[in-house]
Amino acid sequence: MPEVAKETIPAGGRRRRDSEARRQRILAAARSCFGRDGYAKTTIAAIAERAGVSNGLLYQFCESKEHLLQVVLEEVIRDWVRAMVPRDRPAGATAANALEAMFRRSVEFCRNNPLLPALLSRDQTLGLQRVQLAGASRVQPHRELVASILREGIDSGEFRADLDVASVADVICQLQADYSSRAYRRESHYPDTPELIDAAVRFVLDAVRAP
Amino acid sequence: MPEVAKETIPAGGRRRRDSEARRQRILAAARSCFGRDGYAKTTIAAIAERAGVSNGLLYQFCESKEHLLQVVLEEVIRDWVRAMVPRDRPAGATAANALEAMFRRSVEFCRNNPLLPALLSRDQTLGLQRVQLAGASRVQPHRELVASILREGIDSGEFRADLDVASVADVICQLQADYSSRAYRRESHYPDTPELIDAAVRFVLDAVRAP
Amino acid sequence: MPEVAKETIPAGGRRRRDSEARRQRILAAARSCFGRDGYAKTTIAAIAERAGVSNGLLYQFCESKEHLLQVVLEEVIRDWVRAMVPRDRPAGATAANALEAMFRRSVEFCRNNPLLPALLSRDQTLGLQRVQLAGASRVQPHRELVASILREGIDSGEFRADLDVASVADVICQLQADYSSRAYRRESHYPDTPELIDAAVRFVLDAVRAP
Amino acid sequence: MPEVAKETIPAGGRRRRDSEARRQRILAAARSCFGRDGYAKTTIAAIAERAGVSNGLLYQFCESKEHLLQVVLEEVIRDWVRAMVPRDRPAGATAANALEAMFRRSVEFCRNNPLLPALLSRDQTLGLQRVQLAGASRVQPHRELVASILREGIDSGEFRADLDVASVADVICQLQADYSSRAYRRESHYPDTPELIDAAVRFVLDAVRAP
DNA sequence: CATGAATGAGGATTCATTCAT
DNA sequence: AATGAATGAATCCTCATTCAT
Repeated sequence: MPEVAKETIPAGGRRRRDSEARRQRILAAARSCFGRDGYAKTTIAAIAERAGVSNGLLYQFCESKEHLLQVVLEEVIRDWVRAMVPRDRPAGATAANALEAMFRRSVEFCRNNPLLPALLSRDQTLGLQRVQLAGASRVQPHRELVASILREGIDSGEFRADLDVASVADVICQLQADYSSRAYRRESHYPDTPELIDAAVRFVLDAVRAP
Repeated sequence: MPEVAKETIPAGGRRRRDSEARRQRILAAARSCFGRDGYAKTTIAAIAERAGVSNGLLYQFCESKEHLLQVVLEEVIRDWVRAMVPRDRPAGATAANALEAMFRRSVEFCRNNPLLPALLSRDQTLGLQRVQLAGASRVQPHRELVASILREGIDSGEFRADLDVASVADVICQLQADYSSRAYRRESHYPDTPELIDAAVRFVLDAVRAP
Repeated sequence: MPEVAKETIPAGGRRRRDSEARRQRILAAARSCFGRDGYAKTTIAAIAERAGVSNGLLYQFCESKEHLLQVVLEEVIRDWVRAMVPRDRPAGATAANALEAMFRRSVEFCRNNPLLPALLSRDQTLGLQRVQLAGASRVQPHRELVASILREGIDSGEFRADLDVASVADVICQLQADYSSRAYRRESHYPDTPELIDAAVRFVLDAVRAP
Repeated sequence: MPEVAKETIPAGGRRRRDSEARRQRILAAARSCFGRDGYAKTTIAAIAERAGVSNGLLYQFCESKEHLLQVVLEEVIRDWVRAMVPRDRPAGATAANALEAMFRRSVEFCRNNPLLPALLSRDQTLGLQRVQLAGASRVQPHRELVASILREGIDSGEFRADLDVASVADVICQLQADYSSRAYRRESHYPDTPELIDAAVRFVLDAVRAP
């Protein structure tokens, strides 16, 4: 009884739930606005309106507009890395399969998370110190994910034995980020076609495949 | 009296020269400021001061801050593409040599032209329509430069015959842009070491080399 | 169960005690914050935090921030006037002794009650109507205290017979307030040295002493 | 001819005049608003409107609201000290006459310069560091003015020989400031009547006169 | 009574752009 | 052509106050 009571009436249970929901709405609104309009052109008021809350409430979750971006970015990056992790590695999958799958998952994720590309290209114009730190902690895990697949492929003889694993992982991560970004940018001279993604994947595999 | 004469007699010749010199100083100042501080944090006043002219004069050469960025970017991109063109192709150079030389020249150029990386990553946060157009016209030439080298290598048997030239050129251009950008960004988790540049070059060559 | 009992049975006795204690904590916190940071720079939240209660609770005791200041000031002034009253007038004390003792007690009180000086100087910048009223009721008693000592001195022949008692009391009260305030302000050009206090006391006595 | 020309047409002569006039209007508006409403309740917009200029223009003359107050205060204090200086000391005037004249001039000045009282009482609530510095440099001159009159009176035998000149000057300056302030404050319990001013003057003279 | 999340009306400050000189 | 003073819209952030729980 006390348990049920606790969950229904008591001590701000409803309030806290509302509060958390609002927080999520704010973060989602920020994610959406920053992603669509960029940092500079996004106003606090726009985020608040989209979230259906008052301007002031944003400052309950972050101490400044810049800090809000940081919070949102950390969330996005966390999701991105999660999305790339192979949850259901098929039995007979090769290292090449794994690499390709990861590449495609990343592209897919960015297609739905416009904000990430801005981070991936570490926009000079942001000039936000805090943001760079936000990304730092997640880039390395991504690289290590790739590196482990590379080592696996080298061990199995699939990939060239003379690969400088660390450096090659860096190159591959970079390309993943690049083509993942394109999914969002809609620019004619940086196209995002299935063919191009296929070509990039093939390029990577050609580069690492044992001769 | 001689002062007055100087201003009255030379009938525009001197004035025009002054004017052009000022224009150059303005563009150089803008390039420097945008490159150092990013678009949003650069003020018209800062550019004017660095150029040693008044605020108002900037509007003689461009109709807005955004337009000024566009002008500057076009200039930078033009210089960049020029810098990559092999002016003195050695006699016995292979296509691989040409590809590598171009890659390294690009990196070198960006090391001295901070503004370009911001463009290469086509900063989402800029959100400036005109800027994207500015880049468009130059990215293609770059890609074609790479494509022609690829074709050359395919013809000579150096590179794999089954390359999708257009797509592969795209991938290579992208990597060039990436590692060129790093030369400017000074972030620990996106390092810019000679080893990494070497690895990227090798990666590219491995991917295109005929088996 | 005892917990519940405590809250249910004592029929308000406990609750009232708690309530009064909280009220005191709030007033003390307000006194401290207003005194330290001034009215404008003190936030309701700061007072609430210092008092260990919620923001909203402050509005149980006052209808606005301004009103809270008023309440606090009335308290301080009441304490001040009390502090100046000669509780234990020594037997053979002269009127001059009484005047001096009062002056020094006032200085001493202000040394420990930072808020009062702000009121004494009736801060223009406060511009709070209600606050001025708060002071009014207490300034007069102070003046009458001084006036009664003056009359006593005149009667005993200690002080000049031609004193305009009301006006002179005003001057003396003013000086008391001034030098009392200095005890709190720590500004080099309005020093608060024992010598200066002594000089002020002597000045007053010289002015009123019968020739 | 060139002189006349310079003053009529050339090189921003008109502009500079306009500019200076505006600056004066801004300072006057600030003086008036700060004096009437206090620092906290005065808005930049109110000052700008009263001066008949745009908000932004205020920032051409000062870097912040606080700085504007500082500028204004320095001006007021300078004027105040000037106003107290006996410009036309009559031939047969005694030191007592000089002291009284100064006292009355100060009161008169403050009657027309509402801002000064706020400074004289060094409002705690302002909490503006810069402002205190502004006052410091002027208080001392005031005190020395009084001190020199005291010395003169002592030398001539008008004033008591045992005066601690520095301390007594401090007390007198304080009283001058007090009653000068009242001229502006319109509070019933701190009245500003001619009788009170007279009484204060008499009080001071009684305190310093040789027995 | 008590809470503290939510509100929203300001207010200071910035800066691209204009225009009289 | 050149100046730079002036503009004023736009934006971030604060905080007294309210009210559902």
